[in-house]
Amino acid sequence: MPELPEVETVRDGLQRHISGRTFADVQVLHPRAARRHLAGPDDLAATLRGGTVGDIRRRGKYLWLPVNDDALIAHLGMSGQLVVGTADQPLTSHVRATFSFTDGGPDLRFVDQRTFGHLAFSPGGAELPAAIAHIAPDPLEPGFDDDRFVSKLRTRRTGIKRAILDQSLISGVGNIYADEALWRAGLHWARGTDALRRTDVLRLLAAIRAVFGEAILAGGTSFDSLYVQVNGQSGYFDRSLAVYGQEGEPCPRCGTPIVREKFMNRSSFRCPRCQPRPRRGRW
DNA sequence: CTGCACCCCTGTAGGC
DNA sequence: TGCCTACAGGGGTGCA
Repeated sequence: MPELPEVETVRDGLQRHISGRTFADVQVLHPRAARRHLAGPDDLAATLRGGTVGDIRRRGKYLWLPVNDDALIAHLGMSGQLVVGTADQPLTSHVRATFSFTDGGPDLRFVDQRTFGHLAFSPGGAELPAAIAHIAPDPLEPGFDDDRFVSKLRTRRTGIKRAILDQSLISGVGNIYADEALWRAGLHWARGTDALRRTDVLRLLAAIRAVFGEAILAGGTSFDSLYVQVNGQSGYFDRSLAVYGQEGEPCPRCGTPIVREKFMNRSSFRCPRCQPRPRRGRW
């Protein structure tokens, strides 16, 4: 999925295409899409009909559409898309929910091949849905407190990559941007959080923000058709990836071939020279 | 608190 | 051409 830059790209698209409009018909076509809405898919659809969408919000990888004082939460999981379509465009094979609007304009479709994404309704959740209260602020939010992050991080006894993937500590970072930010900061993924210096953590935070910012400008990273913007277009940040997916390619900084390693049951990429293995790491 | 195994799914790539 | 495995950008839960 979609990590923060991709979700932000979708948020921006929804803001331009959906905000201010009123739901007419809502259809939840696949029950898994509403599995976190305990009252069920039909209740979710019925609750949304007639609601007017406010300014689209995001925290980390979660999106929400304020609907009056309430909110429609959307998480894209690994393969979710929110795309705008017109009535003459046939539904593709993995459409899980459709939304039409009272103005008769373009509709909204929730598409999700692997069904790890979900939709849910959060009563009173317009400002911050209760269902995502456990998600920490993301580093692009004004409310993100750098000092608080540094101190929380250093009380952990784990490796730095594991820590930045923990959405309750800092949100929005997934496997791709974790690797890119660690490379920019020159940190190995196993560096122990309790042994990191404050300057290391601040350098990493700056790297996360920089890579997020560049990726947002590029419209996100798309390896394939699974991730697209609301208009169906792909982002092009994949061309700027320094290490992720670059096994055997030269490090853009020193030329050393990038290595791929198994970590947390997935792949990690790093430069063995810029990001040397620590003597006493944690993983 | 932390790690870890496992679950939810589908599709694709690569080896045989 | 199959068949099989590994793997893919997430996150929640339950257990040790």
